[in-house]
Amino acid sequence: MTKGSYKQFCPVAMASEIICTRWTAVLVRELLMGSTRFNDLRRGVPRMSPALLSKRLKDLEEAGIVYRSPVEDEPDVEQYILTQAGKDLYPIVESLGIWGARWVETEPSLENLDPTLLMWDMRRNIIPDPKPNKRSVIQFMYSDQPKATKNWWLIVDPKNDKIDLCSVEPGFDVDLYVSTDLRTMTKIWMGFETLSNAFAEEDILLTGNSDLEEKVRLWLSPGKSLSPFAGIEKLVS
Amino acid sequence: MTKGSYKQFCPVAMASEIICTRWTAVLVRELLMGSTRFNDLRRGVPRMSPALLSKRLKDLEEAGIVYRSPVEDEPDVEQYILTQAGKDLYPIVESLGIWGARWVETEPSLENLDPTLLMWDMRRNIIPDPKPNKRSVIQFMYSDQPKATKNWWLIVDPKNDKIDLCSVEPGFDVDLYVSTDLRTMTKIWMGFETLSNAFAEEDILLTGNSDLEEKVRLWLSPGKSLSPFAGIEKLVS
DNA sequence: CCGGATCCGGTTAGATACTG
DNA sequence: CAGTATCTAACCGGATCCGG
Repeated sequence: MTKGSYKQFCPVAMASEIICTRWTAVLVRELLMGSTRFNDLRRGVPRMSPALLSKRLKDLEEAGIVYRSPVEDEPDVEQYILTQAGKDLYPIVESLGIWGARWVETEPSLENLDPTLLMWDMRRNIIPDPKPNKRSVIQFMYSDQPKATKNWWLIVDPKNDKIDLCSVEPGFDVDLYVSTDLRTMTKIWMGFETLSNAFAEEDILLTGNSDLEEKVRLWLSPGKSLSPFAGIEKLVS
Repeated sequence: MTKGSYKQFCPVAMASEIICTRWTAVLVRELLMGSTRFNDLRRGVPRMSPALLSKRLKDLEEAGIVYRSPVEDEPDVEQYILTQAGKDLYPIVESLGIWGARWVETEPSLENLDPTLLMWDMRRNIIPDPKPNKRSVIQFMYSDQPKATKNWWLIVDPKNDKIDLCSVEPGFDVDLYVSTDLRTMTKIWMGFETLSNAFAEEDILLTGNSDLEEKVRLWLSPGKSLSPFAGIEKLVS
């Protein structure tokens, strides 16, 4: 552990040695967001190699940030659960996110969009309030994406707080279709553009049940259930 | 910039790409603490190679976190000044420090003490309140250190807010001598031990002007001007 | 002294493939 | 599903050197 260390007796240095290694902060973000299993985490950090993910999880375990726990009913499968020390990393990840939202130029980064990351982020963070009056299926169609990642289905059940996400047809009738491109949807989700504005510019189209449409427009309006980092004032271009 | 990037459109990932590289957070800490010149920064991160320091400063400049500015009266010497984006990194460094103080085991790290870092941290953070009634010199003597780093002098002037630090005899009479070892002084400074307790255990000895001694004991008492991270409750051994 | 640049060897990370 | 294995490229630490 002393190997490669900063050898500084300072709390900032001690924390940095653990958190400020490549990919670690982003991995901790995934854990804080609720992912627990290896392949769930892998989906959240798709450009991280499984070998490095495995190593980082071991490092985090050694640092007392996660522990392994067997999954019920599934032998040979383990989960990575945050300890209290791990949960206490929240302010670090939060302040990183606030600073990034405020000070990093977004244009270059808008080249690196990923429909999977976007949809999972939406699944985790959308609060369907007002609730639909019945279980509803919303299909997202990204006109600029290849077939494999073009279509996504969110299933919102008023009896269930959790939203479900499918990347293949769920088999239920679709109540609302959202047609747009990935860039537009990402910008709406990040709060760079309002849904109303994108709608007015015809960058997004909603068709289907008009009662549900009205509710979805409310869910995705500023100050409601957009990305946790939407609404932070940008101070660079 | 896209090279080696996480390629994730997420504020946490965007900030991590800049901040969470080796040494960067610790370097930013130094800048936030007020160091501006290359060799001042080098002193604050003594184990960082000058080549890497130079590279990191360039990276920070490119990221809009610092800018270079010529030093008045000293041609060919430049300073690194934090921009507003750089000053806004404070919450990140602060949350790293709080987490580190709370969750990183200190025992292994107490092997990596450094009198230079300690004295400069004290110089920057001690608030001499109550003030001495005249310019006073306090000599620290670390019994366990080699000659080169055994003796340090703090010069406190009631007419001047800034404390001066010397590693060679300043030429003025010494008003107060502090005899201890580096580990004891570090623990007091970090809030792991109180000065009173160390005094009772005879791990530290103060000799000289008793009025000044009384004031110094107040400066170094919990809740006063110890390290910014003193007073955070440890939740691991 | 100040502010780096250069070279070299060791470590780390990415790409890809593979396995129980 | 949950990781290893392997190979290569990039990065980092340490020492040395250089121009003002």
